[in-house]
Amino acid sequence: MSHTLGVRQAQKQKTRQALLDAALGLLEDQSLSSLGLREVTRAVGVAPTAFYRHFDSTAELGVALVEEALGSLHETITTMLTTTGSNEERLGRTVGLIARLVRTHPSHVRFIARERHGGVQRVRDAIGGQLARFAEEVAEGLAADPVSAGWSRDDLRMLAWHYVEHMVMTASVFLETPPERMDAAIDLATRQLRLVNLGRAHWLD
Amino acid sequence: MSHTLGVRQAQKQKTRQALLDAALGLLEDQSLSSLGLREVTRAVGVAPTAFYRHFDSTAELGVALVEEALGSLHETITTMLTTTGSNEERLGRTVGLIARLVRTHPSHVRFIARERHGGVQRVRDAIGGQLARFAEEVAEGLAADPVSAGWSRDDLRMLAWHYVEHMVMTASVFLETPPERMDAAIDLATRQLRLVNLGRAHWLD
DNA sequence: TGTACATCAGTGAACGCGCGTTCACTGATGTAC
DNA sequence: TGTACATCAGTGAACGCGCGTTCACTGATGTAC
Repeated sequence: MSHTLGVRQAQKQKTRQALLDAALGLLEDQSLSSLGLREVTRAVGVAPTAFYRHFDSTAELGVALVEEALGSLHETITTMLTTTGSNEERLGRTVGLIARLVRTHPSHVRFIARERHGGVQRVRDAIGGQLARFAEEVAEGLAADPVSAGWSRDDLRMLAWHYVEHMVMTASVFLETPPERMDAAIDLATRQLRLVNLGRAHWLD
Repeated sequence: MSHTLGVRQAQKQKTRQALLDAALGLLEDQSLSSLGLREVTRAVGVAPTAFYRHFDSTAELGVALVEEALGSLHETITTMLTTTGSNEERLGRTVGLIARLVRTHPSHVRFIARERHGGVQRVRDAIGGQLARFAEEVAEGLAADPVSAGWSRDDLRMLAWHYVEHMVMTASVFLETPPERMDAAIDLATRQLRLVNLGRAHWLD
């Protein structure tokens, strides 16, 4: 197996991932701009100086976390786009997928919601850029839908962006919703999406 | 004028306000959870220990900032609710009012967007609670509108909440929009609002 | 109005602590022959 | 396969620094008579 990583490389990757995981955990209760390098290494159990073998600063670690966190969001969006069925069915599944994302990757969702407008510019920019790319993908998906016949590219982008924004917003609401109120929250999000879909259906009237 | 503040009280208020103002300024580039007490007092030009005469901690100062920042948001919402005219007119004025809020109180808008999902729980809760109250007010305003005849209280709350969320989201987008692209951003926000209003018009179909 | 005492917003020195960063190092892994 | 040398992920001591918090204080403002 000539293409497997050497022992050394593999160990380095493992430590790097441990640093990312520990940071993500610590970020449940604080913002990236107050996250300390020593906190992270302490949580992993390595010397503070080991941090520099992987990242220049906690800001750079944050940028790496963006890729990880938005990866799981991207997967969710891709799944949504390939969902078929009636409007009402797709709507329910979409909200269900958001709920699942929040259940399986709560810390990713929290990270995105928190750092999207957070105090570290490079991370804000990285998140904003990725979300804009997602919106472009959604716009392409919408363009392929017969419902969008007659829509201008600009209006499709407007709609796509609204969907992406609403998705992030809904995910962050779900995150703060206690389990017993989750049904009500899902119902609310579903109705909000239905409202937008109604507007979409009558856009060209 | 027996009801004016004594010189001592007046001076204390002035220092307190200076601390709040300085903190708001510093929060342009960082999050509340990394804001230091010494930073704030240094910016004002008082001794670090003077801070304790006004706040127990930067978190408590943050809560005070919530009241200030959401005060200007509340004013904007109140103005929106009293706006009259055709649907399309009100829509344009609403977006215009958001743009004005961002122009006149950018740091308030930034503070709300940043700390709404930020790392300090008490501040998150304070912002969330206030926004929920605003949504209730908007729901009452909507209920008074003839367009809402036949709507359930729950659906009105759903719509009101959507408006409030969209308003905060739009404000934070405007904040990051450079002046030369502001017209396009306003146009986009207007179309998004028009989309929702269309859905609203057909909700009971 | 004048005096004697109380209040209290802001001061400044001092503290212990954890921070980010530097540096020379160690020893396991990788490579050349 | 074995040997000799190179690489480099992680170490641990050391540093200077700014932090939050304590404490006794000062002196202008407030109050009682």
